[in-house]
Amino acid sequence: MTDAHVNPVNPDSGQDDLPEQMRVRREKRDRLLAEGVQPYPISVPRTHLLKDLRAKYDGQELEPDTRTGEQVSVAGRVIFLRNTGKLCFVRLREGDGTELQVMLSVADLGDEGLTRFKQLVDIGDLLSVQGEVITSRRGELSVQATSWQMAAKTLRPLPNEHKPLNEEARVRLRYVDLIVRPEARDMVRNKAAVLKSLRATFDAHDFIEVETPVLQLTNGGAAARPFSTHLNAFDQEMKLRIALELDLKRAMIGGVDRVFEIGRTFRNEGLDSTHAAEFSMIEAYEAYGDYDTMAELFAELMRNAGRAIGRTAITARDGSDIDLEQPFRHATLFGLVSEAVGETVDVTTDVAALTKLAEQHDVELQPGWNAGEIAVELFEKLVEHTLIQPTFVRDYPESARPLAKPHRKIPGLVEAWDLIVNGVELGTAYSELNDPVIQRERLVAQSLLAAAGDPEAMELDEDFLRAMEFGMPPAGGMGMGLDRLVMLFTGAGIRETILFPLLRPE
RNA sequence: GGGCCUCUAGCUCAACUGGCAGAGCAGCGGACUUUUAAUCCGCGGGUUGUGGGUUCGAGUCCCACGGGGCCUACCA
Repeated sequence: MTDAHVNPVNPDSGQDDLPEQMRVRREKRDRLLAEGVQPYPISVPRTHLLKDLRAKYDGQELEPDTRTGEQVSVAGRVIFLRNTGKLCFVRLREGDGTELQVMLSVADLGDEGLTRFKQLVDIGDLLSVQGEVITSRRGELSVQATSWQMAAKTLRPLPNEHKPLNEEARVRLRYVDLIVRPEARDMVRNKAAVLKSLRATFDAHDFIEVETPVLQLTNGGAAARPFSTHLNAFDQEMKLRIALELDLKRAMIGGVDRVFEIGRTFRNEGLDSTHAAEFSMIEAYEAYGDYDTMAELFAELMRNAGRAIGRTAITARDGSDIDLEQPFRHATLFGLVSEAVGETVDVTTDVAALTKLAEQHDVELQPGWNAGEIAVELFEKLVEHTLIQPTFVRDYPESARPLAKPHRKIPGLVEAWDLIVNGVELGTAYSELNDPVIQRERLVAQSLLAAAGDPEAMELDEDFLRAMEFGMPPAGGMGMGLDRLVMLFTGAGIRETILFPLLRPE
């Protein structure tokens, strides 16, 4: 092992081909090793977060040139360097964006020490610095360094701090985006705060969080194209789940009366600014609840999440204000469609009349649609985008929502709502169908579609039907897209709300 | 699926009807003990997404392919 092992100081890594800036940084790494100094030490001194020092001193409004006498060790990424002759300035940044200045003087480090710092440290390096907390002559809170260590040498140059990365680079190099762009850092932390708030709200109402399988034998709970995979142990074709619904209902049948899951679902479909291949879905089921209790819960989940990140007042895409603290509007699907077309439409309006209205309003229909499907299409094309303020759109025709329960008063309708905010569907809920005989009829119909080649149709899940036959309590159920909720709060596109969205290989 | 735009130095962008591929930041060398995208002097850095074609000559024009974006269509 003595002759053959690679010399760590000068490994043959094809350095001649590297861009100059990467070659230079590798050489600095090599020089540290040659000095017997670890460029990637196991640990470095760190007594305070930058945030700790800012919290302690920012409020004190120290005079310029103050010496606090406090000795600290701090660490962070070098995001700014000013190497003057005898006094160097460095700005360190830690993960949440907190920054603190470090000053390195020839008076403390000596000529050689300061020269060595200038020769070895680049923008982007992770650095540990020891020294006294002071303020500079300009009054800026700083650490006056007496010593420093490389915490981790960075081999690639950081992008220009003052020009935003182009959109593709932001997504492909998200880690760099997080270093240089405050909005990217905030998005990660806001999304986490929203998740924490959602869980707290569920918890406050005694909902129990469960985890259910991502790998499924059958495709159910929604109409969407699944991803397929293979389980070697059983030599079994498997699907990635497209919804959480069926397993959560199984849990409720077993007595997990208030149950929710926040989890990834996968849809093998088109990708655009509002659709991702994998996305986080939130579903909740409440035994002995219905679509009205779900509406209350949903509004509370949103309001609390908005409060958690200080975004209960949102500027809508049309410039108007959305105030989540106000009560959400409830309206019926047919009422809204009637308003839009200027004449009364209800569940008894026949296909001919609806088709005529569609023609009058330039809404294209597909042949064979029934009255319910046409009414929903009229709603989606004429009304949905106009609903800026949060609106529960209630009471769908039965054919449009086959897994919801018949309306308690109006024949032909089912108890289901979609919540529309800022012209976009944010979530949906039902009074859940729990008659196993009707459930079987509906699922058999779906499975016949699947057998006939409809790639989005659900397959027959015999285990689910068996579970239903053991009796599912009357229940309300809801679903919400986490990413769309975060998009609403932040105004960002789906690519910004997902930390590492799927991209084509480079 | 249809249409439009885009790809040039590590990053962000220039380069007229085809005529020596440039700037700012970053980097390297030098000056500077209070900078805040410092300033000053000097220097290096390019397979212009890939492949073909037209031309005396292509970053620029044409064709194909690839990446990205926007609009549109479709989508529980």
